[in-house]
Amino acid sequence: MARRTGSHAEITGPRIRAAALGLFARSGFAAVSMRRIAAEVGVQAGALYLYTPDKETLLFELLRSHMEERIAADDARAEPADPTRRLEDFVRFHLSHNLDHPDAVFLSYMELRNLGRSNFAVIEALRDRYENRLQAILTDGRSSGVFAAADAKLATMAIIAMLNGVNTWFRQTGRLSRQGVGDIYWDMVRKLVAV
Amino acid sequence: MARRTGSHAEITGPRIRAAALGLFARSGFAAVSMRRIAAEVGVQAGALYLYTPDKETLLFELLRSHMEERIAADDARAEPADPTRRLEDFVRFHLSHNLDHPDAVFLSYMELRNLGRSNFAVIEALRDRYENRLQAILTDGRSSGVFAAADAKLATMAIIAMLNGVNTWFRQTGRLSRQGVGDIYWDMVRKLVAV
DNA sequence: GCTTGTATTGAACGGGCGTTCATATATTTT
DNA sequence: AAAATATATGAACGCCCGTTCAATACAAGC
Repeated sequence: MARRTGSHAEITGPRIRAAALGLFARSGFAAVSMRRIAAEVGVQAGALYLYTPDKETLLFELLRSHMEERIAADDARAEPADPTRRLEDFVRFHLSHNLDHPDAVFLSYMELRNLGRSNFAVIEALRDRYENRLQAILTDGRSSGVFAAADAKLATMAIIAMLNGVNTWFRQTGRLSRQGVGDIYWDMVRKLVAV
Repeated sequence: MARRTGSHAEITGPRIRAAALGLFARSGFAAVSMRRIAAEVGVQAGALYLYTPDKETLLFELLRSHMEERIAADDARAEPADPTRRLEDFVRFHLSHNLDHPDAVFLSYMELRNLGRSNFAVIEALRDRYENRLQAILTDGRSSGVFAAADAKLATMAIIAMLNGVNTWFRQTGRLSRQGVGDIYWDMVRKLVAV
């Protein structure tokens, strides 16, 4: 056997990335073999190398595309002028995007150490670019006296960390809806930055 | 060669655990081999099995002892009656303990998935026991009207996540001292639960 | 100083790893 | 229909894995 009927790069490529994303998130990058990913796709291990030069790049591309899609989605939002409303929108967007991409979010925080120096720097820069948007909201709001003067950098870190924590416990079937979680977290964030 | 001069279980045992803790935190459980740990200690791989039945148990014991030490340290604190003061003490204790044990904290959140069902359950129970102490502080404070009625469970998760986030960026050499970080985070937590 | 028990070696086991490549089949282009 | 190209196989490469165990060197107790 060699090429199989119906085989297409546009189909196999995404399936490989989807399988890798799920397996990396479930078992960890180092614990997942290329053969395991290939098996999930229904292909031999060698075929993966038509789609990635190596295993690390496969992880890197998952993280990079996730961060770029997130930034693009954030760009696509209309930003209100009111600082409080701007912050609320960011909080709800971040929570919503996190819950829509739990595996990628998980990988973004757990598997960065498996990247080489330069790949790591790329992801870190994208993450900083994204998180700086929250920091800008906080510093702007402080300038106009709407938010309190707590250290903006630390407030950014604190808010991101507390929002990201939701992914560790939220279950669609639980007692709280997404909307309900968003409401409660927005209330906490609002108070955290209040004057 | 076999037994080496000066070799003692009381020395080798702790050195193995220390080496494993550092390596697991730096590279991840799955990426660290028993041979690598042994090399760090200056011993052959086989010798590790005098101290642990297997690799997973080595990780498990690191996590278990960390959580038990944390709970013991928390028990040793004198708890004030005033709810606000009680919360402040917890926040400062948690931050301080986290910064004293960065590797163990890191492992506790990153490598739980490498434990089997029953080992996982043990660690999870210890973590719940600890986190429930914060939740009790919040519910008690709410009963006495000192804290606002935000969902106590979610507030607990939010506070723990935001405090744990500090370990990802805090450096002893940075612009902020531990005390300074503690002050700022306590201020944010205080406001987050305020009426 | 001899015996007993402890701590360790070093080799071996079976198996899985990431990656490469000659080969082969399926599809697309001519 | 033939040629060119895209997509895959499957075997092989050298290497590292967790774990076991007989053999052995040291330490402690008598």
